[in-house]
Amino acid sequence: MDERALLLLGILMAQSQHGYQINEFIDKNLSRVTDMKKSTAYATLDRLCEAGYVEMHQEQEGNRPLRKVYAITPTGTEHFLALLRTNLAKVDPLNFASDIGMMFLDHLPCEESLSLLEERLRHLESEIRLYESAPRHGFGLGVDFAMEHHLVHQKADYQWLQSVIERLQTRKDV
Amino acid sequence: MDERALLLLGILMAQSQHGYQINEFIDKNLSRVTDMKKSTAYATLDRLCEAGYVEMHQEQEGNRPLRKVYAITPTGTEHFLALLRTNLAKVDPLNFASDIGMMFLDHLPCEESLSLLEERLRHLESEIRLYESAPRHGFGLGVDFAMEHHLVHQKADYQWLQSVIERLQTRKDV
DNA sequence: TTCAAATTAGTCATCGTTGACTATTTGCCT
DNA sequence: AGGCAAATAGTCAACGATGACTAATTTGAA
Repeated sequence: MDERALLLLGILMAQSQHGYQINEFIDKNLSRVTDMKKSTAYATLDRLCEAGYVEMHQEQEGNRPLRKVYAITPTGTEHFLALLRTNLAKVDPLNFASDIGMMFLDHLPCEESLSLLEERLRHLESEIRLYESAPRHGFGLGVDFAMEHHLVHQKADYQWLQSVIERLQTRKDV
Repeated sequence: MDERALLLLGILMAQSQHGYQINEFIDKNLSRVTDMKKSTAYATLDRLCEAGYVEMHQEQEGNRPLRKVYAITPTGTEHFLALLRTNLAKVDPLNFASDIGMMFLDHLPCEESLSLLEERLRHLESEIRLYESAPRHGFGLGVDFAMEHHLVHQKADYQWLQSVIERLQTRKDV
């Protein structure tokens, strides 16, 4: 949750923007870094306003609908830096939904488990290829680091899954 | 959310249990596999009851407080298997909170970023050691797979972070 | 025996997240 | 000129997750 705030404050550090603009930016450039949805962004911006970290005013351009323009305040800047420091020094908690399935492997016939895991392996492979072929548009060093990070984990996952499948196969043959 | 249900149904596949027992099991044996909290388990069990996947009845032993005993139904067993199949074939979505910090690295003086990342590296190292020295109690193959999985990712993360730090250091020297 | 701490068992208000929805404007094709 | 799709801008009800809380019972030590 703190990282949502960090992201929004960080975006506003570059320049004041209205909600739609912020969400568009996230959608088009950061969809591989965060899964935050539009409504979450608006809600989080509201909270940041209440906390005094962000200021909002309405604007109207031509006869387009009203826009809410958000700007970071001095207190907000301080808070941003505090969140950033914490974030950089913190190890992210790793939790894999798929581990829960692994625990119950033996409730399925061995061949079925294997074919399901092989399906997963194929999906993972195509995701990796997708990431590798993604344009290095380089919206700053950071996004590239994030991509790299993602890929490293995906590849580690791939190798691990492969070894699991191998071990299950030999166990089946025995 | 589906994995919460999968976990609870899977536990009930072994035997009917009361809420406290379930939560104790998760706490003592699966805290490294899931971060589900007590209240979430109770709430999820309620939902599983409403859906007809689980049946609940109250029991009283001696003059201890009432207990809610949960048992999986035939429909529940089917649902469990369906969730399991989906879970095994699915790639887990990877999202690192720390990537958001990486994007804003340049808002801090380079030395500070570096020392924060180094702190993270140390934390990660000690977490890895903790995992490596954890007892292989082996509550089934599954938990061991999950541990292994975790470790693989932690180590990949460690190496990546190390290389990031190195690159930032050379960049600083230039 | 008595008092504090731990264990047992679960509830609830609150908060964060999101899918689905509303409503207007602009661009484009025919 | 008419009409449909896409872009623009945001709202809201509903749901999932959880920290904090209640309350009784058992255990252990002084």
